[in-house]
Amino acid sequence: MPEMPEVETIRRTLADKVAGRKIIRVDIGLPRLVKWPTAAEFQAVLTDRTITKLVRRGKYLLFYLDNNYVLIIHLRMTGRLYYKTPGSEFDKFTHILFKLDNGDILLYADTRTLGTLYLMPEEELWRIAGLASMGPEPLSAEFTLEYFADMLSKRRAKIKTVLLNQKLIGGLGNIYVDEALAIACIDPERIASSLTAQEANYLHQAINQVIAAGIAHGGTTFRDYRDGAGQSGSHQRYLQVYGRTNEPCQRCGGIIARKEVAGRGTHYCPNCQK
DNA sequence: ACATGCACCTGGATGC
DNA sequence: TGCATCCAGGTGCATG
Repeated sequence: MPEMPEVETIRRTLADKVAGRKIIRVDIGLPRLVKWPTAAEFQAVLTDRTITKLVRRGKYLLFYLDNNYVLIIHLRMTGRLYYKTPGSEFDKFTHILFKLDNGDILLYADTRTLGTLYLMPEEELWRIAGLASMGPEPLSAEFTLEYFADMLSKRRAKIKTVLLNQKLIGGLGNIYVDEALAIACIDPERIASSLTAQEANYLHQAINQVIAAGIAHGGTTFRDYRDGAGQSGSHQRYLQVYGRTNEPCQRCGGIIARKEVAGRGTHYCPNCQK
């Protein structure tokens, strides 16, 4: 479900509410969501811990605790985190409750139950391979044009596959990859190393542009995604190609097409994207 | 080392 | 209404 702009929006809507709050009780309805350690240990170590800060890395959320432990959550496709006051209605797919010392609740809900939760000391975060090996994020100081162009020149996979690889760039997902390729007018099936310097430059700018816009609009809501307060995002109104199959391209008036690339539904304008 | 395909899950939309 | 099929903001693992 959520890509970097959605996870960042969730972080922003939760950070001030959970920082400084003590977790007084953890209820786990679906233990298999807890990947490390056991659900019982997870519950025991978290109880009576205070959240000091909430950090995002790629699509991961990291809740730092006052005992040097970190609660790590990856929402995968349909995970949701909500801050709830007592008496408000709970999500039908709620699986884990974190009860806080002010009576409020941080709630984890997940329709497809593919999300993952971990708890470990900060110095053991390397155990989470996807987190430890993540590449630079769009909009970060490390995501330079030099890094991007050099990395592309070494890859013989399709450009879409490369952009989705979290080891190479952290935080992009299916929506923002399709959008960035549309803005840069690049065919998603182009071999990464075949991009010219100018195309790499356009694409680098397009990636930063769509991610910044996604964050500014509070994320993209197609079905499941909501922020920490339960609100939908609005970036779906600004999409050029994603979810617009058979609609006219805003650039050329041609028809937006859909096909499978890198095992994912891919939306593009066959006329504009070469 | 690197690329691809499938498994992991459930539910909503669509078509017959 | 019922049933089958397809599709879904992601990633990890087996395989070649």
